Amino acid sequence: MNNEGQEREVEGRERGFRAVEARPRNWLVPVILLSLREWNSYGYELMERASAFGFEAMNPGTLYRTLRQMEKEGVVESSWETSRGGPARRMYTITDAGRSYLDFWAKSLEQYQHTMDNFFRLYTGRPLQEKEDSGDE
Amino acid sequence: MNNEGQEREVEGRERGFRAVEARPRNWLVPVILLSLREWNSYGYELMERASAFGFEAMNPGTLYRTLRQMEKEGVVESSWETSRGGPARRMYTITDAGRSYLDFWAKSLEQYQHTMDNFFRLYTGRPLQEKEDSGDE
DNA sequence: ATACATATATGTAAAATGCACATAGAGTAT
DNA sequence: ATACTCTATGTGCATTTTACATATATGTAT
Repeated sequence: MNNEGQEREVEGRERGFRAVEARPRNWLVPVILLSLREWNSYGYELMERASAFGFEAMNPGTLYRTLRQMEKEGVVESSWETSRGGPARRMYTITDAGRSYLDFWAKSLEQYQHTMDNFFRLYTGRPLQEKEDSGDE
Repeated sequence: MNNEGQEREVEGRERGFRAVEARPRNWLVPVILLSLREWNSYGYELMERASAFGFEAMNPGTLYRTLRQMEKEGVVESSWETSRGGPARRMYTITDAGRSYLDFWAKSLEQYQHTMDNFFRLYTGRPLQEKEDSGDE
């Protein structure tokens, strides 16, 4: 039944390693902004869309709190939608500042992708190819 | 002297946005493990190598604390090196568990890269290509 | 009434991280 | 000698982020 000594699994979880969160902090922010750039939406719906971006068991609290924070920062705006049956929805719209912020995020993520490429190049045994990096901002 | 109205910069920083950290939490861990897989090293030296991986102004405290934590978790081992002049160095070696953990990290990062690819596909206007997943919406 | 799905929100604790500061050996200049 | 600097390792504290549990309210079905 149990294959003793057969701990061939390199999975890590089985070895008592801490779980790894390979997403950046506030990853939810660009995901929400991208969603809202496509069409206006509200928390409950955005939760489902976020699942497609690596938030498997999305916690409602985290999402709603993030949305309110984003509104404080002026990257989204909201208004209550009560015109239909059921509990009211807080409908969110992306602002111009939000679009800029999304662009800003995209640039950072792109740069991080290059860094990860370097990581994998070393990891798989190929040498690092440090570009001349003229774009020093 | 000051070009009024000329705020063409879409950089974000200038608009009062919060800075974006596009790296995952504990990103330092796989970076250290990868470095140690190449050759044994110590904190002060690892600090310089980490700079190449997006830790511009590496904080010593963060690095040393991370190293001690990693030793507690058994992914690295250390011993004092006092055979030379200057202050003693704590030399670090990667363990077998450390190699496994690095592999584990690599898998997670690879998966996150796919997620980011999806993000950029949407961001640049091309459709999402979800594996086979009959999208319910 | 009770249960359930929808919808939004807060309280608290843990974890990660930046920043400031502390300690100490060794070499060099005065 | 002692002062200064570079190397080298660490701790304390505050802030931010996040997970988890819990609270509230509306409408529909039974």
